[in-house]
Amino acid sequence: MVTLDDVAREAGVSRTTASRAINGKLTVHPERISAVQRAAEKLGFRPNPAARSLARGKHDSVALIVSETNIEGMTNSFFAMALHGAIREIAKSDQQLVMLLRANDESDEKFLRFLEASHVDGAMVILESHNTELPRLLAQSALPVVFLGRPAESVNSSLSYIDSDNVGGSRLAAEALIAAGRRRIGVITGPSGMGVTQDRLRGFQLALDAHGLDSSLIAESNFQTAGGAEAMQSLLDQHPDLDGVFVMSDLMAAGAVGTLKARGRRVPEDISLVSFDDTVIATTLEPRLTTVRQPLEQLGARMVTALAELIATPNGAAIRDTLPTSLVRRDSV
Amino acid sequence: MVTLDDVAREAGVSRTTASRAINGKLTVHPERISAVQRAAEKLGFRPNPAARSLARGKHDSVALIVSETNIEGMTNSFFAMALHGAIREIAKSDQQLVMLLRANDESDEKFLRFLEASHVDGAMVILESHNTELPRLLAQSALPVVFLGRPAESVNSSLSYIDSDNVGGSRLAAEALIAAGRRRIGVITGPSGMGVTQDRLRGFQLALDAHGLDSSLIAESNFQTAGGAEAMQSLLDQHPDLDGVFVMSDLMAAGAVGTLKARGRRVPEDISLVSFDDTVIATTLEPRLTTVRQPLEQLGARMVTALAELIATPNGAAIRDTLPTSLVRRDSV
DNA sequence: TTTGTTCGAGGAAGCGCTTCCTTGATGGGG
DNA sequence: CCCCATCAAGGAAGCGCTTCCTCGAACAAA
Repeated sequence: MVTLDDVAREAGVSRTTASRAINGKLTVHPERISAVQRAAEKLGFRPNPAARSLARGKHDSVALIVSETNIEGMTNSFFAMALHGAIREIAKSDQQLVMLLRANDESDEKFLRFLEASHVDGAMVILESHNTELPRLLAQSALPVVFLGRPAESVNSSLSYIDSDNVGGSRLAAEALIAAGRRRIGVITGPSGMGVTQDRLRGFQLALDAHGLDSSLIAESNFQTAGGAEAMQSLLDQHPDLDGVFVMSDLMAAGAVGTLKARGRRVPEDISLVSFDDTVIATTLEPRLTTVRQPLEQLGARMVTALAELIATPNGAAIRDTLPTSLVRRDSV
Repeated sequence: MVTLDDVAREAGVSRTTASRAINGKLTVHPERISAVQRAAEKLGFRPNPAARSLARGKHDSVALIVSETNIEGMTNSFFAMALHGAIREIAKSDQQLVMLLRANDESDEKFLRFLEASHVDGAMVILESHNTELPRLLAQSALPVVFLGRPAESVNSSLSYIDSDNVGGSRLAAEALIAAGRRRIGVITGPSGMGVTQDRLRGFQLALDAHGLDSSLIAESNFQTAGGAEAMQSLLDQHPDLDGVFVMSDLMAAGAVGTLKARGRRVPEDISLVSFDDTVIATTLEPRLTTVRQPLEQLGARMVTALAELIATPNGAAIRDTLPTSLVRRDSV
């Protein structure tokens, strides 16, 4: 840990001056200011917020108070549900939950510095985007980190993660389709670079292969509604004889159902559909969706306890938990 | 601010012993332990986490890292959207966002103590439940606080809040119904104790009264889907000639539309409907809902800046901002 | 009785930073 | 030419807590 004294020494000034320079006080000679800034930059100095807050009598932190009812109401999103589980679990401990936002346009390195500056004991990461180096960078840092959802890079690194059983869930989905007598079954996936897409595709193919069915009717999409609509179109164009489809998110399923209706294909009479997530959409859509449910709150809670374990045992092994998924049967099969 | 030294003096022991007693170290005589605990209780001692973390070299805080994409995906919930705005705004400052959960079964007093122990400079509050004394208690405390959404108790206290223009939005909704030629217009409300219900009802009645229409066709509900379905039933039972309805949330509208369909009333041919919130439900439902949109992200962001102002000017006036709402026209009118 | 242990308690240092107070240097006015 | 105001910089105290180290007392063993 590099302290203000280190910076002062490096810059050849007193700690007082270094402090002033860093905090932009005006009673410092410009030359010294830049000397201190160079030194700070060179040494990678991050002010210790605890010391600062102790000295200043201020804390630079604001609480966001949330009622439980509030979060419970968000029964619709991956993030919200996991957040609920995590917050509940955190509330049991004497820790604080600090929220950090990684902006879309922020570089991984910059964010990593920001994270280090925030002086937390560990971090939990919920990332949806796959085009980021963050998992790899975090794995290299000394900070205990747990991911929610297996990062694609996890295979040969020592990352810890908590995930739901995407392989098993997709398998259930595919088997439900097969059990309904479907034989030409397609799949609408998320971005192929994401671990979740890979896992769900694997479960799907495992089931189809086991029954000797063609498992190559694949359309890649983006987990969003519009993307689902498009993917459904291309799937239909290429395989007009399609009689079943596994869609990797409710959101995409909403789009897919729209396309199906527009093409005059009835669900589930002409074609069966199973999706993933069990969000509100699954019950408001017509027909109501048969979909795979993830134990999101448990995932969030487990993420917290896993991180606590990681923090408690600095050189312990990585934690990799997979929690079971289940099929919720409704009207789309 | 009461420190460990105060406690030690009160208990008649050294600071060392007081510290040990409070942290449950074993080398302290049981009698002293209880003496210290009594003193701490009596004085209302809360360990300063900054000092503690400085001394211990640990921070007792974990980050929850969230990608922006992630939050953006939650375009469906009041809380999520406001959170997005708040986090973005916080990211611009050098503050940390600490999340605190008020559990449903937790007493207000207990939560307040918890909040004080967390040593933040201020708090933002998003509460959905109305049966709580928290707003009043917070108003009494010295901590700067901003509410998202006007608390019902706000009328004669000095609370600060940021809210969307519920009165104006409801007025827009009612006027859209009237403009569509509807004359027997009912309303499905949230719990009558909530400020948001009161405001929306007022806007609704303002518009109807201005046109000389009966504004007393009211069914109270709970903002949830099932409640909306029930309320729609009782409204229909009491006023069979209903030709328009304003529903105070998309979620309730989903239930109301279900009831309407079950009763053979077509939307919008037989009866027009306008709801509130503009969540995903509004676009996945059939028909797509005409609904009032709130500037949720701006609300969240403004909440952050307002709190910053409050913190900066300790004895300043309360901040009460109302941000404009707008009507999103779709197919249900 | 003397010596060695054990146990409970306190003194004091120190965590990393800010800031009051002091000091030395510089320059302008009388 | 001297004095005083001004400015830049450092010394040192202190924020509130933990914990190492020391010390005295009580007690058991020799």
